[in-house]
Amino acid sequence: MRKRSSSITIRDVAKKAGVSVATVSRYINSSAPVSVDVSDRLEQVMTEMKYVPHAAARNLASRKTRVVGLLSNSLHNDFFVPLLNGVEAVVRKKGYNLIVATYRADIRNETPVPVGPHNVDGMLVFSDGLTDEDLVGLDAAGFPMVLVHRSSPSNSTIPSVNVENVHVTKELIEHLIRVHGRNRILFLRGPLHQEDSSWREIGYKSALDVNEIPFDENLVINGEFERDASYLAMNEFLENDKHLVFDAVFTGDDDAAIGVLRSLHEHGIKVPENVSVVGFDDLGFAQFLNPPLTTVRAPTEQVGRIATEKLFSLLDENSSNGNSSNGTVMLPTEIVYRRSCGCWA
Amino acid sequence: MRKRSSSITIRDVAKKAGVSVATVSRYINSSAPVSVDVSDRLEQVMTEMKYVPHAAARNLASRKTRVVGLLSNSLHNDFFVPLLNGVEAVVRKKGYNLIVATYRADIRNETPVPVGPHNVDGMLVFSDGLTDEDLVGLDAAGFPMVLVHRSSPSNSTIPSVNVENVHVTKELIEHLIRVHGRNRILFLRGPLHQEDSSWREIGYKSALDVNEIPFDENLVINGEFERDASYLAMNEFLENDKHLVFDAVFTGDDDAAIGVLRSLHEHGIKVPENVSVVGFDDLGFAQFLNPPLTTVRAPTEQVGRIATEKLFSLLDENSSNGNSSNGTVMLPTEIVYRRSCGCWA
DNA sequence: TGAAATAATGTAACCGGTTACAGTAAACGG
DNA sequence: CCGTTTACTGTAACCGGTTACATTATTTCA
Repeated sequence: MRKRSSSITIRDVAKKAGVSVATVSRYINSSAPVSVDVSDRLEQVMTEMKYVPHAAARNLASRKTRVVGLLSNSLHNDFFVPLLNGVEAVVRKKGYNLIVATYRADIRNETPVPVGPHNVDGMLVFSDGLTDEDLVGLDAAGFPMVLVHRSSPSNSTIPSVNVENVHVTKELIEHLIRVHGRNRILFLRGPLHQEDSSWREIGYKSALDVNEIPFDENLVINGEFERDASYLAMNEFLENDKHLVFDAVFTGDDDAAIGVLRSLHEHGIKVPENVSVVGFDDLGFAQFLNPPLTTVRAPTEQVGRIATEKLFSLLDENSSNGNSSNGTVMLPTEIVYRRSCGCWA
Repeated sequence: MRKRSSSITIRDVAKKAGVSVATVSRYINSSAPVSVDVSDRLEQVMTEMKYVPHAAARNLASRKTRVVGLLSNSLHNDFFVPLLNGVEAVVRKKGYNLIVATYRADIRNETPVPVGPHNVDGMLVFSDGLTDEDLVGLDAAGFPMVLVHRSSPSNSTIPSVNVENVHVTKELIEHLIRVHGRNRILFLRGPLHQEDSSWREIGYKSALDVNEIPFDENLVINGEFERDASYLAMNEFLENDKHLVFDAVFTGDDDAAIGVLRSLHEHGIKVPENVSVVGFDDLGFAQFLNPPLTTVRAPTEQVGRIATEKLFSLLDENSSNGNSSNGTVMLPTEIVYRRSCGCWA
């Protein structure tokens, strides 16, 4: 009992309206003028028959999918909500659809990349969702992409949208050092190839350096920018490295801060009395954590919006001719001082 | 300078491997046996030519998109992260793609529903992303759907996955009443047609009723299950309705709780000393809010997973024959007592 | 050993749109 | 008034896969 809904096609509409399929197509896409009476008739017939063009057929013929992809290595971070919102808003406004997919470039498994030229008209690549090699290949093939929180491989010039990490992190760490007298500052780095994490590490080291605090490799652990991983990492550190004194934690991002705060709390360590804790992103909940989290405000939704607009301008270029809109955008960030670092204590 | 990447087609592969296109197709889909030597040859040729089947062509011919949709009225809630994760994990495992789209059924604008039979093989409809009428129509047309946090319209039997709202809310409110002696409990309801909100309101009223506390319409305001909206609503309440005493707030969900806590804080109202605050969902940050939030633990990621699995079993049914997997799933919830209600004070 | 089943492959007709090309009629320009 | 645009429309060849049907070679089995 096959449920072939035997959907109505453009030819059905054409027949019923007494015109050719070409005319119907032209009317739908307003790709050429159609006389008013025919337009009216088509309008009526189409609603009457509840005609909806078949996307696949359209895609095949027009070589466009009207879909863009968002490829990320993970979706486990509240960070993703504002980003997704920024992206989705623009995509919707353009009448496109959005495919959200995950792919871990580091685990080069046998599974193919879920989104690409065969699938979407262009895509946003978040962080290390794809290897440099893949990126260069796709770019060379003329596939429109915009990188988010990641910069272009050196051998190509894929546009990207990032936030400022280094200076602000340096400033943040220096705040801990100079204002709160901290000098044993734990750093939870993010995923291995995550660029933000690298930049933040550079800012961290730079701050230590300027203040003549020796860098201690033992004070760097892996938090993965994740709540749970950070919780575990922090626990492990507290239990296995009891001899290592520390007086502050830069959690890498706000999501990780939650895990850190929890671990510290469970070990009876007071924040900020015993140790200062600072994060990054200023997610919505940051100001209501216990204690309110000192962090860096990053315009994440804006990042999503701008990146997506950039992608669409690439798509437009492709179909017309101009070639602007290249290059990198780096959005400013700023520190938000709250109680967790020791301020307002 | 058109950049026609003139991708290689199945015929190119067939020619190079010295077989027919049908054989190539059969090999790709393993839809029919292919001799080992041909298989090997194809394998080699395909990687050599970097052949990737064109999705649209495939979709058109096979009448399958290998894509499922997730339709929601909004993505502005941290609640969305675990849900999306649950959904995405299953979708990826199945080798499908996921289109995430928003659509507000209440604003029946001229824009068509972004996902549907023309687009995807099936979809998850979250909350009030679609009107009953639309749902019934699509269901009647045999389009596979699973509802999430919403129950089926009475005149059809679309499977759905929900969480238990009524009893747990009643229990939560009774806790405020009996344990903490609260009896003027503010309720922030969610979006107008949001079903969770309705159920929670029923639970709320039921608790009042059992404890012989008169229901006061003035103590119900609109929080929209959103951080910002709740913040504003709470502010407005505090400023315009000064004469209305209250000693507790049920914020509707955790995201709204953030806004409420902020507003109360800014007005110098102490939680839980002056008023108790309780939420719903137990999002990751809930236990680290200030104060830690008493809330209801809802298995949101599991909801996403189960709903998606249900959807796939519908898809499987459609192509084969069996018809099971109908009906509603209601997942259990439980209260997590923390400080914001007054416990552990 | 001959008939029937099975394995492996090829040919070509779809799937449902878009669009190049061609044609007709009306409007325009000098 | 006639050549040239302009407005509108139709025919049919694609787009790149899938698959029904046909064909041949090889087993299987009575």
